[in-house]
Amino acid sequence: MLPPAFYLQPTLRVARLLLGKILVHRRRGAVTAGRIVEVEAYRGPDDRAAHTAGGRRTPRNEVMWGPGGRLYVYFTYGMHYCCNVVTRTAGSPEAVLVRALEPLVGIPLMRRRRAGGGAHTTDALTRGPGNVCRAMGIDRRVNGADLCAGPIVILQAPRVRPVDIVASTRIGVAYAGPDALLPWRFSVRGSTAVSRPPR
DNA sequence: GACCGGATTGGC
DNA sequence: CCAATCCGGTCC
Repeated sequence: MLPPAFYLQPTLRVARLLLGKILVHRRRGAVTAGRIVEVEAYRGPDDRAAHTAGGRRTPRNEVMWGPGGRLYVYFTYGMHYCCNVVTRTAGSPEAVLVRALEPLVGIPLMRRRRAGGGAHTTDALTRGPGNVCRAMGIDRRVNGADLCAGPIVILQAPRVRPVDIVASTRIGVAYAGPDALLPWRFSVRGSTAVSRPPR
């Protein structure tokens, strides 16, 4: 399991290091897990794309203001959850959005949780941030959960070599003006689970 | 209390 | 391209 200090590092560094790591959710014996292959960094008050842009502090983003190592889950578009790994120390409201996994454990359970939207390939089960949360059973109940305690943890795994990390612009943040151009989306080169081809 | 729009998804 | 579908954030 990744140690608490891991999450206190600079957010862009944590984002890159999270690639290849294993996100695990254990709930009442039901285990799902996947290899992280796509993330985005959201870096505090100066990042106009972040929920904490301009120093905004609200009930929704309160977890981002706390210490690194917790899960920030929010509900959006009236139907989807997105999950983030909070980084840095309390008072620095930064986080890394998990956008895609390669399913590893509990694939039949993921498929059941995703049922209703037709058939999916294994990779498609956890492709895109809303789908990651759906397949992994992540919702508002685990907002603020300590990633060093469970029910959701992140396991150490061989790092992805820098040459195999692709940086590109973040998805769906056109409202952020110039900050929409920052290359703060990171994905594993060649992974077929990545949500959209890097630009 | 109103109004606007979203760190998305899937279907046409 | 666009509808789905609720909440959060903001301002009155």
